[in-house]
Amino acid sequence: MVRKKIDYLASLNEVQRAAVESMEGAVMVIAGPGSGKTRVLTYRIAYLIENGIEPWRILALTFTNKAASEMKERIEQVVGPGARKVWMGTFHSIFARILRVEGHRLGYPNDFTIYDTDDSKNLIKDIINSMQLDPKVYKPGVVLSRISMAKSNLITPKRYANNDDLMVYDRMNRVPMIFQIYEKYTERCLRAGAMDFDDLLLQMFRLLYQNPDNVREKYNLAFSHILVDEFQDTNSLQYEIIKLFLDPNRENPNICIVGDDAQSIYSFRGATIDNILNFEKDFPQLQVFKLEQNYRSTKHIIGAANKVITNNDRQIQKKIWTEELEGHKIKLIKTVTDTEEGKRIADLIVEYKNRFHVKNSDMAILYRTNAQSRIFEEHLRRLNLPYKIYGGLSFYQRKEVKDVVAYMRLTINPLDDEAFKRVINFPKRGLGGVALNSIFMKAEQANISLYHACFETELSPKAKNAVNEFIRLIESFMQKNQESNAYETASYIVKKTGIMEVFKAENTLEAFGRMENINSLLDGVQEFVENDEFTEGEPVERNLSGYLQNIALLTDFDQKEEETDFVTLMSVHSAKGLEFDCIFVVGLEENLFPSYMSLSIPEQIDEERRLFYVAITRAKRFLVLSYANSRYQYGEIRMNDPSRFIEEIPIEHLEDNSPIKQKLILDKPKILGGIKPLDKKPVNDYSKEAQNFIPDHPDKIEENMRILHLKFGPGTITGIEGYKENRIARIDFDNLEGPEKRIVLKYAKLKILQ
DNA sequence: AACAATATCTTTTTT
DNA sequence: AGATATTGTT
Repeated sequence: MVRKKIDYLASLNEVQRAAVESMEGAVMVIAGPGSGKTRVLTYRIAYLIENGIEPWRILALTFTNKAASEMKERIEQVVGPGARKVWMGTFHSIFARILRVEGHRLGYPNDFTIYDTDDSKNLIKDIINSMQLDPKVYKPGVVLSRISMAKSNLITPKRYANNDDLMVYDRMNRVPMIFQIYEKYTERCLRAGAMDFDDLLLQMFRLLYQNPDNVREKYNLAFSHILVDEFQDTNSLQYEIIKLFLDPNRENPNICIVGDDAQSIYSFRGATIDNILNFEKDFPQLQVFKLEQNYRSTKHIIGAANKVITNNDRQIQKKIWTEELEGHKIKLIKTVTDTEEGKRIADLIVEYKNRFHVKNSDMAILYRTNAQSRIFEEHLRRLNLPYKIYGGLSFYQRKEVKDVVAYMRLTINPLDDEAFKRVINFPKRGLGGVALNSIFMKAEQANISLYHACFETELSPKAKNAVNEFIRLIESFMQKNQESNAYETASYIVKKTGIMEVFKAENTLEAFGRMENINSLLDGVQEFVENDEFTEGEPVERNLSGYLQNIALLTDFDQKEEETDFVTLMSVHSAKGLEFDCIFVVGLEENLFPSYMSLSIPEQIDEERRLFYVAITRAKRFLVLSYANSRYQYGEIRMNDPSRFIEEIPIEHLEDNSPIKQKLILDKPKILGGIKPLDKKPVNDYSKEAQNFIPDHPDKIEENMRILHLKFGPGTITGIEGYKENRIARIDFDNLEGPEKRIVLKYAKLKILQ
């Protein structure tokens, strides 16, 4: 076959090209933001394929589905449909796929369920209750994260109990029974035929490590080239798995990792920078390529980013540079309240649209916590700006969607206790605490699933009836599933459960929305059935089981969009790997960004700084940073200082009228004054100007104005409370120590400067 | 058992 | 503040 040689290699710079062409052996690509990392990765895979490597012998692991599908698409553009046969996907989805085939060797059914975080927490809650422990002491979330930590470090329940450090730690925290909860949790997951997110990694490891039926060899031979994206975000378990995938018979295996230590932002879930550092030791013949030229951002943005990141000690030396223009300086916005921040940003978005013709879709608001999205949402809606929020509650996490999915899960895997609990009494069929408790007890004591316990539990006739009906319902779903595709079964389920009728009866706007969600869930199932795009060469079937497998690891990113030109709102974490013309990084305050959780631990501050680095390097042309003096947190108003990260940006990269810049300039005389006390002016020195001092009308005073006070001198209005004649201004006077003053405007006599 | 009222907790980030 | 969990009432 003669394939036209697409000249993609010519579009690469020297280092990029070298990285692409180094086909064999261990390769590490250190790639700064915007340095064409994805290009290198995709072209490398394309290059491998063009040079005779079978696509299905390439394993490429990414962190998000989005990254995977994007890369697949781009490879396909170069090498054609063969690209679809590359094993490309997230760690979790690829491992889930393999475990569907091999999991039986570890005692899991092929149709195992994937427990999401809610399922896990609910199960833990159950166990805590059944052990008669106080759920206020044993918080499910905390327990889960301990278990997760243990799993990521290959610590089994038994080893947990024998590990002094862990046990002492738990005892000190007054939760000495975690090891036992962990043990029960593991048993219950296995009994339910379920894996949680960590299990997808852990069981994959066990499979390769314990190597039943020499299954490891099968995969060692299958994959000749392995590539890992965002390697800085892998945890040690993921690294161990990667190593087990490598053929031990190869002296210098074909493994290529791509990453940037400066963008490592997932240490909270066990990711460790050590993986990058250890990589050099584990693969002595390693070739290293550093991509340092940035093709994304202007000089001001890169300058700021470079300077900020120097505040972190531990990093691989590199210097990011760009040939782009100087560009616009970074805009810094200071507001008094979080509400005002929302308004200012929304206004700015309109301004950027008008002045610079930036499209909505080229703008993104990035925040530290998802909870911050609401205010921006409100103000964007007020200005009729289309927007889309990523993260937070995803579609598949909504109650009604989870309920329908629970019915599907139970149909596929009746052992799935968490699904059972969700729907046993929804819609209501008159089963309450008493009846359910006896079922739970029975299951516990006979060590069987809840579903099977239904057959063996003594119940009141009324309850028995309801339970039998429920069982018959599920059985009819199983029957239907035998003879129908996923969509037919799903609509059958929705119809027979009568969920829609429940919402219809509610007759509220909210219930209407829920019905809509269930309909779009069904649409999604239908799309899955009709769309075999992803199936080529893959063992994913278009039945209900395949569908569940497909959605278990999906996030909001993977939803289809109808509207195309919308402003993006998301957490900084989810923005990794993306770029926008115009980026707004909001909520830059101490205690928020950096998060208060990280303040006391230097390593975590460094991680917050890397997060900030990621945030600002998303911007191509415009970067806006904002902070508010006060905001609602935990239902009360909190005052926070501006984030330390703002001050780490060299002043020459900030717009001239930036609040920090003004403050620094005005601060100078104060510092000098400290050296030369004589220079200190008496506070009322401004009275000299009294003759030509004409105060402005109080109603004209607004927030952020620079004003002159007859007695106190120049200052900045940091806030206004009250209305009309009762308006009180908070004023930060330049020459006054201590907190800002509150002055009733009616009496104040202020002159607006400029 | 179902619903209403009250108490509690949350907020770091994600597969 | 808002969602969720728990308790109280019918």
